[in-house]
Amino acid sequence: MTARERLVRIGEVAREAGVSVRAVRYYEQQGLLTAERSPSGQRLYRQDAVTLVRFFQQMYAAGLTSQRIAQLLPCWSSGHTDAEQRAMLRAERDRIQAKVDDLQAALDRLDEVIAITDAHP
Amino acid sequence: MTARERLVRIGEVAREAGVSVRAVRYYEQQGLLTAERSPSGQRLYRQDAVTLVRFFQQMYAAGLTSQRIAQLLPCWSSGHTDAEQRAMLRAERDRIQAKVDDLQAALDRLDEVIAITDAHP
DNA sequence: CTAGAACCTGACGCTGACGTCAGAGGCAAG
DNA sequence: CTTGCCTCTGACGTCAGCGTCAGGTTCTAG
Repeated sequence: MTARERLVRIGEVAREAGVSVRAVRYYEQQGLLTAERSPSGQRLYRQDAVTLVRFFQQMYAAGLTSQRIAQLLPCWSSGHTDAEQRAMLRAERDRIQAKVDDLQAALDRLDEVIAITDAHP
Repeated sequence: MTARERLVRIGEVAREAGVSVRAVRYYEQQGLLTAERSPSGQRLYRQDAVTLVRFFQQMYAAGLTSQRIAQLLPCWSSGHTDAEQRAMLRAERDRIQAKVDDLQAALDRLDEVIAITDAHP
């Protein structure tokens, strides 16, 4: 027998995840998120949708595209990967690491300027 | 007497800075870069234009807009700032720092998945 | 002198994650 | 019943840093 989960509507998902309703619909359109439908056609999400949406936001912030996230979602949910997915995971990781280094360099640059300009009032 | 500097054309600036010619023109349009003009109208840059362009790229990579860079350029070149500029500098610094933290979190997340999927062949 | 590379000024196109508007239906409260 | 909020499906708008094409001039090598 299937466990009776509490289903929530799109507004609640959006609010709890801190994104817009439009964004949540967009994730569905990109194949990242699926929802049951009420008889009247309203989307009904399981609780973990909120967690998923937060995860998407984190990946977007890290520079991944919807397509990449969609391709890597199985790794996340099933814990299993093929060679191509492992390669993508590593590529994204390296890209993010490089970006962190770039940002750190820019940060150091700004801190330099801040230090200098703080010394000259 | 003004020192006779070696002036370079836009193609050389772009090549040495690793960006497109279009990008260099764009920077001028955004008020980031100025150039003398040859009698025939070609842009002539001083050597340090290359350094500047690289700096712009670094700031762009850090998420600053053209407008922000333009507003902060005086700080960089003259070493002098007003209160507003100092506030902007700090705001950008904090934003970048936050972004670094976000990226680091995403990185840890991916590394987790990589570790797990490497264990399950 | 001539071919080709490099340069010029517009001006439209692109990308990706949404914002926003229009028009219509759904749902609990008073 | 109706008021008001939530939701639906399209579909066009946005923004920023360029890419790209058109149509023309200019510089440079041979």
